[in-house]
Amino acid sequence: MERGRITSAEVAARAGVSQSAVSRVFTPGASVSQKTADKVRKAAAELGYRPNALARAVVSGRSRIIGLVVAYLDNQFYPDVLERLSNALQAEGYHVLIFMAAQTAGNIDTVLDELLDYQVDGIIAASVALSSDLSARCRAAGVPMVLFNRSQDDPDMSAVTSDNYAGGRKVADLLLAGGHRKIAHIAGWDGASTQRDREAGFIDGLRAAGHTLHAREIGNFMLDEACAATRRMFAQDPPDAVFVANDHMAMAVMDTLRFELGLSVPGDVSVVGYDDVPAAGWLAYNLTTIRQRANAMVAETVDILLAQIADPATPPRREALDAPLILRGSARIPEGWTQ
Amino acid sequence: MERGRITSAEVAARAGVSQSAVSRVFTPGASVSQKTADKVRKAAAELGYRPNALARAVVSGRSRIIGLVVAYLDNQFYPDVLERLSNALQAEGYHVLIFMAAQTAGNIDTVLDELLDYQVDGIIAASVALSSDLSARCRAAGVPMVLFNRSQDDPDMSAVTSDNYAGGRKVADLLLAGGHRKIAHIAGWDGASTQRDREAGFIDGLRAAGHTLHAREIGNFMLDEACAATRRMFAQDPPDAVFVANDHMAMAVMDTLRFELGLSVPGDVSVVGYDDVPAAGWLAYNLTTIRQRANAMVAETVDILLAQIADPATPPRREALDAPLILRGSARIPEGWTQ
DNA sequence: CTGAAAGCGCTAACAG
DNA sequence: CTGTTAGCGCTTTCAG
Repeated sequence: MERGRITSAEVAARAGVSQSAVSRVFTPGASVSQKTADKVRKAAAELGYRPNALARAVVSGRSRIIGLVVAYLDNQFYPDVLERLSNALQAEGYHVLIFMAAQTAGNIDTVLDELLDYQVDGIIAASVALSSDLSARCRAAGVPMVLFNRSQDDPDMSAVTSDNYAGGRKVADLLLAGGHRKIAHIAGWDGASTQRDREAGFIDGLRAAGHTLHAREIGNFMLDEACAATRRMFAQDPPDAVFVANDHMAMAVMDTLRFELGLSVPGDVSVVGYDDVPAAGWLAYNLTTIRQRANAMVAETVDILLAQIADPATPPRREALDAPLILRGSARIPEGWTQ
Repeated sequence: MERGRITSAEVAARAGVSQSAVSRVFTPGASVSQKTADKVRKAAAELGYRPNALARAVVSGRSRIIGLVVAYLDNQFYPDVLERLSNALQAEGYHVLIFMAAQTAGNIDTVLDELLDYQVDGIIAASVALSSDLSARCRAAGVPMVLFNRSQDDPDMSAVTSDNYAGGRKVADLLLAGGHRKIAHIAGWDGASTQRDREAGFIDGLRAAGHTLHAREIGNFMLDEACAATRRMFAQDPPDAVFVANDHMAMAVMDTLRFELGLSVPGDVSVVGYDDVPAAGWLAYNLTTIRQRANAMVAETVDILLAQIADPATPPRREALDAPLILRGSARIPEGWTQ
């Protein structure tokens, strides 16, 4: 039927109005008479016209594209977030241009350039560490950015996380109350703020009760490294409880404990994770964990970003959302605890 | 330092050449003298210039954006695919604009419109059913599209799947060889071509050996429905083996069987899935399954799409990639089987 | 409210 | 190879 693409000029011709009238009809806050609008909409519908988003972006300076940078998608927390983020942004008329950035430093530089090439209206960096140089570039380019699930010392950078410190502390309290005395930690990547904060809260919680960490190994948020860390940790003087820095690794740790080392969870050892990814609730794991409220975090992120897009003068915000303890079956439950 | 955005004209001025010379330097196959190129690159570097991808897209007609439509991200197969797809496309200089399209029919219409608004160079529809009307619209708009993990009768539509029929048949062969005689199926969504093909191969495999399906329930590819289906199925005359239409549901089925119904897998009942998602290999499930070779499927998809972008006359292709059986521990292994 | 006109930043003929 | 000249499709003053 119709060829490739209809332009606003063609619609204007058919409707018997000027091209700019057509533009106005499709521009949210413009003033057009009802009569003109009707004529234009009719012609547009007949022709199958839709405004060209790219041309509009070039001239208006706003693309309604949000760049999302994410490192990995194998940790279920991120697909979950991506889905919610994309939905929330779609609802606001924005769309998500996705960039995978492996942890390797050089790459993220490239990625940022490409993002800026597309004139994105804003950037969400999920769980990637940005050099302060990069954030400066974004600021210079006038593109607002918010860090998701990672924060930075730079007070000019907006960031949304859960209250990782408090979360870590809750885990310590639970384990201590459960009577554990050989409490260990399998860390993620030490470069991540989430790791540092969770661990700091955890250690402080132990210390407040006069205890110290029984053992510590690094899993780098990777499955195979978490398994290896578990083996090393249990080779001698095994702990009776372990706080794993995220659920993703915690599930691998449980598998190693149960099927390789022949230990019972929580009989021989309690395991606690962090995130509350969907799989944490699956009965095979039934993992006790700290919930990062993905929905709330996403809502907050979108809120900050859109506010900053609407008014670049909006001050940056750093939010650390409350993170509840989710009691399940992978850690001994202290007497009398209901929550 | 520099203000918002540098234009090619500013670079041209500083380099002492014409604006089009600058454009040519940044256009892959254009002819410029080494000398001009050097001057331009130098000026560009000093100014921090980068071509505006959107303006380029408007005038050249190619955005280097690929639209990806995906329904859900909670089935681990899709994040995995998305990550690989995004990486493969990035390597070719394309970027992915993502659209979540809940199964609801009306929505996908909107999504397609918005996709087209952004002048995407191509569309990948992962596991979403398109009405033939929609595919016609894409064709009319001259935007190539390939279906991922779903196929359609329309022979003009490119599609990449695994060989679902053969895969289903392999499952039947395995179960039969394992001595099972009460073999059941938990289906996904009957509207999905993958479901129909897998089940057809499975049923034909049973029939070829003179057997029939012991029971059938529908799980619609959703976790809670799969659990409910399992309960119904095992309420009376329970099967001794069940082929679940994908791994995502299969894991929920195993949990229900083991922790709710108190059955042993594979002692009391064998379970086989489809996809070989990462979690299928986790020891808690150790799920026997049919592997969809995500990497190969992605490579094929990208290949088809780019060929069609490069030359719109390229005929559509429909590929059903070989899908190997992955023997693990959730199904009884017949005597003497190595693969 | 509406049309005419001037761009947005860039690519693509076109002569030279 | 290079500069000049047209646009791409659209938004946005600017008169009226």
